[in-house]
Amino acid sequence: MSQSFTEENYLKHIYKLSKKSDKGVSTNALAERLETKASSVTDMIKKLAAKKLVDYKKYQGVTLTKKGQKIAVDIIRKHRLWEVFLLEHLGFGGEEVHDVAEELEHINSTELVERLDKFLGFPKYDPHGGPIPDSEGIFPEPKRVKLDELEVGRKTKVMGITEHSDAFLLHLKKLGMELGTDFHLKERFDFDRSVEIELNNKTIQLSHDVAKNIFVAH
Amino acid sequence: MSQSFTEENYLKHIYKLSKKSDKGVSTNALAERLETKASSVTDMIKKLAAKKLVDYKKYQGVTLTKKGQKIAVDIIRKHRLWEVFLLEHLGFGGEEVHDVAEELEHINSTELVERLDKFLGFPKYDPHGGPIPDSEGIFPEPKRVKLDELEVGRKTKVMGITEHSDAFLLHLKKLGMELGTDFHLKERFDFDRSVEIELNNKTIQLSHDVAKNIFVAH
DNA sequence: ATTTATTTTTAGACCTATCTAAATTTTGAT
DNA sequence: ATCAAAATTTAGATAGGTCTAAAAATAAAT
Repeated sequence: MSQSFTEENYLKHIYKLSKKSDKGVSTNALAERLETKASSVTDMIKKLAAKKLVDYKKYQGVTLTKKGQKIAVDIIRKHRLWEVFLLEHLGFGGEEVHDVAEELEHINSTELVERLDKFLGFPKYDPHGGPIPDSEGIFPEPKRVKLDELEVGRKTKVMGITEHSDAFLLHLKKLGMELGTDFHLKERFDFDRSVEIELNNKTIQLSHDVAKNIFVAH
Repeated sequence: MSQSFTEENYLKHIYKLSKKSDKGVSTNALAERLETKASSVTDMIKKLAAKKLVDYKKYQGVTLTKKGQKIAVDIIRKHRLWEVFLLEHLGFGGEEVHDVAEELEHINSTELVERLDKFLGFPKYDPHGGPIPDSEGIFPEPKRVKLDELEVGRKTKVMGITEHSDAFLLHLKKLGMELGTDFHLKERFDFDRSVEIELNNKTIQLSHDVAKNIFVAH
């Protein structure tokens, strides 16, 4: 089955928005992203649901199915590969690139993408640091960032620590933040740079002293 | 004003078909080329006429306006530049290229096209020998071919001769085939390789001895 | 020159993606 | 627990591009 340009755009943006939160993506959020009306979004979501590309229950928001996710990731792959090409080979400057890549990402030819990937030397990250998934949809090992630098709203994962004292390790264990634990950065408070995160459905606060010693996936 | 993918395709094929003959392009010919139905073609032609991209009188076929021609030529430019890229840089083989270039040619970004052109070294011909117009829509000096090798059906022009005897020059003058004369290769007869051409609304025959001594635009 | 065949156009219908306006459900506040 | 506000969905309409079937015009054949 083949998708239209429009359907692909919906899938891509559902994917990106779903990274920002645990719940399904809301109709309004999607409408804003796509610069369209909520009613149009509802219509399209029903079509995507009929094609088994998203799961959808009325008033509950959407999430991607495996199939939908594969398509979304593939578009991100294409987008980022083209960005590498535009910036590194055609000499485009930072901003101008996005709109063009936005069009190129919808060209459908696996042959083209594989050859482009090879031509570019199988890059793992685009020039903005975004990871480029391979043709199977597998992302490269993510870049690591300290938790006190991560953007608010990201879903992430504990990748490592820079402080190895028993006290710190014990503290993390108590919080349930083992290596590999998934969580969600909800908020950062400017006055003391402490952060609020959600893991295992619990909301907890971490001081800056803790946050700055934790590596997370970017 | 901006054109849809579909409109651009119509313009491109009208342009190509109009090279083959002097008359306007027929509805049926266009329908066959575009793999659609004659009724659809009529509908679309009306829309293009309303946008002043084609001239159209019922039952008389279409021709491009200046505006329509510019768009068509621009698409051909993009198509051929992408073909150079695909064949020379991505290592595509002859046939596979066409469908992909067919999609890429509709990406609209003058910035992209100009940068691609530069990246490729401002090629004048694509790998199949097709001339690549510049950003103004001007084609390079065409490659020259002997008239006895030109494909039947082409509109062309006298570019030069390889025989300079008085007798030959006089003969050409009598036929009205001065340097620069436009004409149309209607047919080639296999048994003696003579050709039939049309110039100034007259149909005339040329022997192979004459045809093989005339250079024409390819 | 009249009839037949071919080409082209019209009329009416359909599908996709969108919109506005109205109805419904959920959320939040008191 | 109730009511107002916000979010979401439905219903009905529109525009682009296509189709089939039927009508009209042109071209070909006798």
